[in-house]
Amino acid sequence: MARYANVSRQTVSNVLNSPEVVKEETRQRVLDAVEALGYRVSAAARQMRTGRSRLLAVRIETTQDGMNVFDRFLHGLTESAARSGYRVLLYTAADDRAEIATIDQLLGEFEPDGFVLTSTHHGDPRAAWLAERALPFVSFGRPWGAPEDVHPWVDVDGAAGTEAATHHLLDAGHRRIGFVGWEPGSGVGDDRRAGWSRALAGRGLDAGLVLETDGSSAQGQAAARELVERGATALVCVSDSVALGALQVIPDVVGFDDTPVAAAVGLTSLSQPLTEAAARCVDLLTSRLSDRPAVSHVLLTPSLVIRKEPRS
Amino acid sequence: MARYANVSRQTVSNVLNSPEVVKEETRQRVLDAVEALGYRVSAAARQMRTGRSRLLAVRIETTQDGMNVFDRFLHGLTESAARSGYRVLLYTAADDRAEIATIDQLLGEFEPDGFVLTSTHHGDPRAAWLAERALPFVSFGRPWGAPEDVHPWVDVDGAAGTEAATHHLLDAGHRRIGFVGWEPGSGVGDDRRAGWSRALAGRGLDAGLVLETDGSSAQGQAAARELVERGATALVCVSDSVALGALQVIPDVVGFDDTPVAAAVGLTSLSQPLTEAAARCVDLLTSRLSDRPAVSHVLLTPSLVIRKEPRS
DNA sequence: TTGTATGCGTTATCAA
DNA sequence: TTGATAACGCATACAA
Repeated sequence: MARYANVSRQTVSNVLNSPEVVKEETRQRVLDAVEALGYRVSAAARQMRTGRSRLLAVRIETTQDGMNVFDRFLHGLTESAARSGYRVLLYTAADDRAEIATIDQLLGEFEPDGFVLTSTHHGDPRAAWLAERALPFVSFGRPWGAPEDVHPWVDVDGAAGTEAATHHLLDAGHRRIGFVGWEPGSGVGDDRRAGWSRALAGRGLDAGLVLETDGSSAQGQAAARELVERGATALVCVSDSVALGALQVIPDVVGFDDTPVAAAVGLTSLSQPLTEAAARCVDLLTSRLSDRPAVSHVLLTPSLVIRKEPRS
Repeated sequence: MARYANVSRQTVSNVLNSPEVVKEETRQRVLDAVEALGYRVSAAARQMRTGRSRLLAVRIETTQDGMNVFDRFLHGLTESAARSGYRVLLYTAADDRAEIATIDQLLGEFEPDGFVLTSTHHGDPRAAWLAERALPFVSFGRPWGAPEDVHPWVDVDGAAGTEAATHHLLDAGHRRIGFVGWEPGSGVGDDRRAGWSRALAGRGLDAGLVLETDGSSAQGQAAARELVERGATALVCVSDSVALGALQVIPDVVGFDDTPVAAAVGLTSLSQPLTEAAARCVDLLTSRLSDRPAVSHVLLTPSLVIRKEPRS
C-alpha cells in the first residue's frame, strides 16, 4: 500500500483516520492506491492497537410458539449497526446466569464494544452486571423496577398501545372490555394492562374484567371464555398468543405485537416500530462509544393495525 | 500470565494449544494461573498470528409476511457454532450482488473463516463467487441446477415431504389431490411439486391438478378455488403462506415449513429439522476448516405435523 | 506535512 | 521440555 503510493505507512493511516492532516495531492494518491489494491483495514490489527472491535453482541432469542418479534428487531439492528460501521455478533444463552457467563467470555475473547440486552425484567442481573463493570450497553426494554435512568434503553410504550386499542373498541360502542394478561410482576405485562385500565378510567368505566394467563393460546381461550361469561363483549390482550385463543371465543379482540399469526387470522394487533427501535439502540450505543452526549432513553409508540372493524 | 506461572509466554501458548508437549507439572501450574487470572485468549491477537477469526458469517433474512423458518435455523447455527468454538457474525443484503459485495468487504475486514449461504437458487452467483475463490462455505439449500457436489451443502428433502403429505391424504381416501406451487424454475418449488406428483404416480393417479402462485396467501386462495372447481378434494401446498389461503376454501390442506401460523390455524404442515440442519452446516464447515475429510452434502427429511385428520 | 519507531497479544520457528 | 525471537497490520508518539 504505502510502497504503491510512494509514501510511508503512517501517511496511509493518516489519510484513512485523519484526512485533514494530509496534503490534498498525497491524499488522492493514497486513495487511488487504496482503490487499486482493494485495500481494507484489518479489523483484528486495528483492534489490537485501539482496543475496539466494532462488534456489537446480542443474544438470539426463541420462544416456544415462535410468535415473537425478535427476528425483525435483529434484522433492523444488523442493518443499523452496519450503517454505523459495526457488526452484530450472536450468542445464545438459556437463562440470565448463562448469558452473563457468555458475555464474560465474549469480553475476554472477541471484546465486543457494546451489548444489546433484550427481554429485560424486574431485577435483571444482566443489566446490573454490565453496569457494575461500566460496560457499554443498551437494552431494548426498560429497566423494570429500577430507576428510569440507571442505564440507556429503548422501549415501546405498551400502555399507550393498549390504551389506543381500548379506545378503538370504546369508539365502536363496546363498554364491557376485558383484559387478558400475564401473571403480575412482569413489567411488560403490567404496563400493557395499565394502558387498558387507564382508557377505561378515562371514560368512567370499571376495569374489573381482568384475567391472568401463562401467555399460551390455551389459557388465553379459557380466560376469554370466563370473561365473556362475566359480561365482556370485547378483549384487549397482552400478546398475539393469548389473543389467538381469545379469538376462538369472541370476535372483537386486539392482540399485541402484530406477528405473522395476527396477519394470518385477521387479528387486529399493536405493531411495534422494531426497525426504529433497533436504530435507536444503535444510536444510543454508538454515541456512548464515541463519548458523545446521548439521551438516556427512548420510548416509542406502537401503532394499531386494524384488520377487522369491531361489530358493536 | 507467564510471569505469574513462572514460565515463558510460549509455554503458556503450548499448554493451551498443544498440551501434550508440556510436562504435566508445568501444565498444571499454567492452568492454575489461567484460572487465577481469569485469562482468555484474545481473538484479535490470535487472528493476527494465525489468520483465523473463528467467525462464521451469515446473512439475516426477512420475508414479506414473516412466515419463514430462518430464525430457528439461525438459532441452531449460533448454538452449534459456539459448541465448535465459532461465533456467528450477521450481515444484511438486499440481493445477491449486494451480498457478494458485503462478503467481499467482510473478508477484508473481519476475515470470517467461513460462510453459510441460505436460499440458494438456480445460477446462484454467490456460490459461484465463493467457489471461484476457494473460500470455505456451505449452503443451506442445494446447488440447484448445478452438479450435486460443486460445493458442500445441507438441505431438506422437499420431495420426500410432499410425497409423505400426499400419501397422508391418499390414505384418508382422497383421490383428487391438487398441488398449489410457485412459479416453475424455483428449485425448491419444483422439488416439492415432484414429491406430490411422484406419490400420485405411485398410485396410478393423475397429477394434473396443479396451479402456480407467487407464494402469497391471496393467490393461494385463488388457486385453491380453481382447483376445487376442477374437482380437487384436498391440496398439498408449497408453503404455509399459500396453504393459509387454500385453507379458506377447503379443509384438507397440507402446508410446508410448520411456521407458527400453521400451528395457530391448525394447519397440518411439513416441519424441517432446522436445528439438525444448522448443526450439519457447522459440521461441514468446521471439518473443511480443519482439513478433515468431510461428506460433501447432507439431505434431511422433513416430518409431517398432523393437526387435523383429513375428512376423506 | 511526512517518516521512524514501537507495541498491542498471539503463535510458529528454531535454538537451548 | 522449555525459552528466545520474530511477525501478523495497525495507530500512536515523536522526530524530521
